Amino acid sequence: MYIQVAIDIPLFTTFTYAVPPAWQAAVQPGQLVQVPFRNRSKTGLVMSIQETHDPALKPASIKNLIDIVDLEPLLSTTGLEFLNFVADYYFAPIGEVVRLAVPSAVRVEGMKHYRLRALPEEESGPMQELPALLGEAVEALRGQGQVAIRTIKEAVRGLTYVQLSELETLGLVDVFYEEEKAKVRARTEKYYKIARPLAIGERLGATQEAIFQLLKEHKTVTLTTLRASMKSPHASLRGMEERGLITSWSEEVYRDPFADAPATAPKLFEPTPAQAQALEKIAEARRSNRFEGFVLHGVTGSGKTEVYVRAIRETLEAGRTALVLLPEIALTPQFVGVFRGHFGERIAVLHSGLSQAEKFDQWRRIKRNEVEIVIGARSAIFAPLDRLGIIVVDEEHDASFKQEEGPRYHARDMALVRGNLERAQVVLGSATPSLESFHKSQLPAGEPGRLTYLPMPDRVAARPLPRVSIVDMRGGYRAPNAPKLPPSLISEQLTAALGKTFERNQQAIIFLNRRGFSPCVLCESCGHVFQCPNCDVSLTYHRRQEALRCHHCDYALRMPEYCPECAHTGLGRKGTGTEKLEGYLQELFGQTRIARLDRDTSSGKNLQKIIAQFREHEIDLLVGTQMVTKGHDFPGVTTVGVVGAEMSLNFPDFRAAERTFQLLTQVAGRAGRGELPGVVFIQTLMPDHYSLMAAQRHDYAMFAAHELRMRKELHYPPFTYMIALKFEAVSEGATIQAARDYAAAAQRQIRHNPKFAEGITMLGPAMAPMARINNRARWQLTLKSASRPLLRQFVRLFLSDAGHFSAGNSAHKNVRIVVDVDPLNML
DNA sequence: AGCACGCCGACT
DNA sequence: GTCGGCGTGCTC
Repeated sequence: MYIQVAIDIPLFTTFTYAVPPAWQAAVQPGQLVQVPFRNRSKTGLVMSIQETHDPALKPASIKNLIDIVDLEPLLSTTGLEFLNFVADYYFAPIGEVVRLAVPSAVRVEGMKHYRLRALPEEESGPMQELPALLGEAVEALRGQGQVAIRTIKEAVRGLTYVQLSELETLGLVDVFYEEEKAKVRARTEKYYKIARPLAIGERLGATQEAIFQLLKEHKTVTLTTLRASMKSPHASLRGMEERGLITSWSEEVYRDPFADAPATAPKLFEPTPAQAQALEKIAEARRSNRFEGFVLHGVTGSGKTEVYVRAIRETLEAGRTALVLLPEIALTPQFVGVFRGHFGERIAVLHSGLSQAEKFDQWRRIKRNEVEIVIGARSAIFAPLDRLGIIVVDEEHDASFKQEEGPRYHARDMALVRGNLERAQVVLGSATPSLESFHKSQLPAGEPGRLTYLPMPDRVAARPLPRVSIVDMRGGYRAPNAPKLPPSLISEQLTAALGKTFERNQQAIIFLNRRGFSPCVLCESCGHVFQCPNCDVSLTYHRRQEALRCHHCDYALRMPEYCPECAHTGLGRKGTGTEKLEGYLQELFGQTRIARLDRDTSSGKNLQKIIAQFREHEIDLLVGTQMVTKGHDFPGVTTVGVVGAEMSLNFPDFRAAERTFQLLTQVAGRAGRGELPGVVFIQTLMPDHYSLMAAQRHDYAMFAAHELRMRKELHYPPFTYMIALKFEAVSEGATIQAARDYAAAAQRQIRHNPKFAEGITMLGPAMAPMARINNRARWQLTLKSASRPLLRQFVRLFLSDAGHFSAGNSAHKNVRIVVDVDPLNML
């Protein structure tokens, strides 16, 4: 019996292992197993079981399975099918995909050890005939216990591992794999309880008295609690335990990642007609136990969360589980708090903010079926939930669902795949659906890939959408009383509106999608621009740090006093970032409590702190980047300002208009969510752009129609499918050479096959818009087709043809090649 | 990836 | 003569 095992190395193949008879009854697909690999053991996932092995494989090279890590399979057949699909779809090594599904803390590795076997006298014969070096190795083992083979090799100079393995073949040694200490362990907690009542006249010390009272009150108390409520309870506890008055035991406890996500009292409203209709459509699919994908298109404040909660409740009542995916940034305690309020403790959360240990615990709770709902970011799509009945992807348009390293999967797209495999309902929710999802929701009934469109065009409680004004900044504006400050930061209209807002003791948000003080510093004498030495961008001046920083790598420089080119001391700081804007607004509104929210101010727990303060109205005005636009519900906000709304339009990316529209709609949606109506000012140098005008009118349909028409004309997604090949190397020459060679190979293949000539378009090779990041030159080759199967067939053929493509290494040395299926970030 | 092995130059 | 640079190839 043989098993195919996926191992955490960047190779596209699985590895074959023999199953010793003792394991044959127990081994199952989906189990985590320990297998020998080179001179160590590794944890792998059993992908399949066969009676025979690939005849191309030499029987002697097949090793035995060492151990089954957990008899309970981690994944069902469906789960394995899902991983295989992801690996295949994204041209990713199966081991790398498996890694996404198995937290590192669960994987154990160990180095190989030998111990000399005790041999009867008469069998010591072969030892005499050993090659000299092996003889030395045996001598090194004599009289020892287990010895790491590395130690033996170090002791016997010139001996190779391959020679050393001869000892195994000869049966002279026993083999062990010393398990390395797991980095993360389950935490146990000591519990105490009363074993017998106090005997008459039995005396207790002071501390003992306190302990006894606590135990009486709470029945069981943990050591941690006791330690927190008194100085050193140890001696007292031991004394009481020895007298048989109390007993203790240890239990595994989970580290609590919910400390800052208190449950909020559940509020369930009567569903609006639109909500009820959406829920009914979802319920229909659930009742007939079939997969269906939905686009829940609800304007900001239309009560999408309400729909999620109700749909999930109905799913749980039907005995199935739920998965909720959120953009990383939106994993705020509030959202989790709402769910805790509704569903209690049977929730697990998974996101990058958790410590390794917390992640490990959450994962184990899921695997042990102790939770019914998993809330998480992108990678939670791989959560080992059984009986999955519904997947919710909130803010489905958000780019953070796409992983930009390793297997470049899109969690929203894979949610549809997993939902399909599990016969689950998949709800993609957004106020601004991605054009891909929207397009799928408008396909004719019966078309493959069609999603069901669930519109919710109105805010709950008949709250109006905010009134949005576009402010043309092209003439330049100067705010009243703005001392020695550049013009055109905040318009008169917005200044006036903010003034009124603060007078009425209401709150405001100003959004500027650029952090730091000024994005560009240049010499006013010779024009020298300070650039990052590693990346193709200018350095941003950060005033508080008095430094120039690169926003792509970690490069930072103390703010220079003079120009390195001409020694002139006049260095100009051009442009405006949130840091400068914050200062400007503080001068404008002296009494106002202003906070800034961007990557510079939100490290650690600060993000949650600032958000909490703003919610509690300890802050009047929040200035920030994209972070302020995401999902937060601030009922006190009535005014929202956008500064530089055209900035994101200037990106050389066909999705620039879509991103801008989404961003503006999201940020505008922060206004007027409470009882008071909201107003929004969009300041821009491009007031006539359709994405701004559509955002102003809250007119998604107009934007989508316009944008889809353009995408169709220009043959862009969602009307075509794209796969990008990205080339990266320190040397620009090597990068170009690799890109050209691959392009030539692709071109040959296109010419060779009329089917490809007909259906495949190649763009490039071209220098990436950001030509250098982290001191690596970047070129790319984009392949396009209206047929996804044809495109995939082409790329598969071409990659095997181009040869030597193994996980990130192109045929060109030192040039990294990345295959990006459905690329989101074209920069 | 991670590591062994091998083929080259520069040194105690 | 050996040490060690990295270029190449393999891992069940």
